[in-house]
Amino acid sequence: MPDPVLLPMADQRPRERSDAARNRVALLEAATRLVDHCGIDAVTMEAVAAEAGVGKGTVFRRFESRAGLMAALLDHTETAWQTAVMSGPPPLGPGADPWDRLLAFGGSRLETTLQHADLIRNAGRAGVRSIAAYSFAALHVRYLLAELGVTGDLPLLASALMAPLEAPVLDQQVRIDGLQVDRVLEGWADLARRIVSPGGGATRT
Amino acid sequence: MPDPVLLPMADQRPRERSDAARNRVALLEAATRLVDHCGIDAVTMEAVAAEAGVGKGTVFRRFESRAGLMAALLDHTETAWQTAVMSGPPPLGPGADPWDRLLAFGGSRLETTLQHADLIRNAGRAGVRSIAAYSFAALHVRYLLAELGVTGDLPLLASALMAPLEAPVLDQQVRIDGLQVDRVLEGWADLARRIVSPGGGATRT
DNA sequence: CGCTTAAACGGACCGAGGTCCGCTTCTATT
DNA sequence: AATAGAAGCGGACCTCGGTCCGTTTAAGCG
Repeated sequence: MPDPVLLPMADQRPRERSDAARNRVALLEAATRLVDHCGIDAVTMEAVAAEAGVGKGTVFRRFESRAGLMAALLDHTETAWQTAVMSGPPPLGPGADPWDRLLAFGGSRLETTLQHADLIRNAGRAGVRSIAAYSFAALHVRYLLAELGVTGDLPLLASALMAPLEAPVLDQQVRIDGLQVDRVLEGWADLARRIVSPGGGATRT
Repeated sequence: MPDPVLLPMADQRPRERSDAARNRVALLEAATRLVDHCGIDAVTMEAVAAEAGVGKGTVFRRFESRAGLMAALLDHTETAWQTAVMSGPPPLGPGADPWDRLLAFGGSRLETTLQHADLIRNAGRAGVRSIAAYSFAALHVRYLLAELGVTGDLPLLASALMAPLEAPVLDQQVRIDGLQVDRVLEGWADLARRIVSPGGGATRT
């Protein structure tokens, strides 16, 4: 049984059918349109389906759930942000001092999180960003912390540094407590300084 | 126009009717029963109503929404916890060194958050604890930080210290990344040490 | 004790998320 | 080009959160 064409092994999912792909972009565009014109609450699965001119089942097939659709909408932004971090201009992108990159990270994350707060909130996982997005950002922060010579449990420190920038926390501070965004950012920078600062002389138990 | 009986001013809401009060406790008990026996997903509003032997509308009248019901269920725990902080035994309660109280705070909050994760997640506000609960805890942490001589934007530092203990973050770490609880707690203590530690010599911009 | 009234009650009803299954359409293969 | 089979499609259908309104009932008052 000769089978000369061996498994390409990548792309194991048999590739999306052309009509499916067409519908996917149509649906994303429709959803974006609805978000922009009528607000996020108008983005019902049926409305999106109708706007895209397909059946409701198709929306669920493509995106699994409403949360999945929201996550897909966020994906564009998230990807762009990752690109900016990996290969964009400093200080967010490579080339700047790690400390400046860290500050830039905080600022840009704060901004985009607030900007897409409702999308994030509706994207499930209790308002936290998707796993993939989270992982990338966490990795980046770990890298910067390492670069800055921080010692300790880096994954957890990175997480601690990112936690105050998560949507629910920011929501509480900005929308409920009414804090100014600038002040929140200052506070975050202070936190970063305390984490990075070599003052960790282990005086406490 | 004499009006000798002056406004008692407290209790301005005309006090709950007896049948209403009876139904409230019946509903809470029914909901607790359902949570314990069948898991949180079985706690539909209709199921709770049926279990308590009342109509569905009554559940909504008492608790506003499903999230409200969950919050009410959490309230018991939360109140007990607040009491423990305010007048329970050290180190969580008063009497111990502020630093020890802070560590105890972290531990107990970590524990209860994980324990009631699903309730919290279903209690709305994107998985963050209710405003009242949050405010109390934030106040407590601020107090402890002040006691420890921490300077800076205390409200924000307190928030930064509490953020890693919020349910969504812990969910990510423990349930998805598979981190051990002990390690998370260690990490949190390290964070606290860095915040409290006087090393904040303002070396960074 | 009966009356009044405001509150509470119940369950029919609605809308939206999510599932299912018979039908249609694409794609690969010969 | 014809065909087989998988993938996609659509919309009826289900469940559940949330609303509404006609009916019932508790509580204060004469």
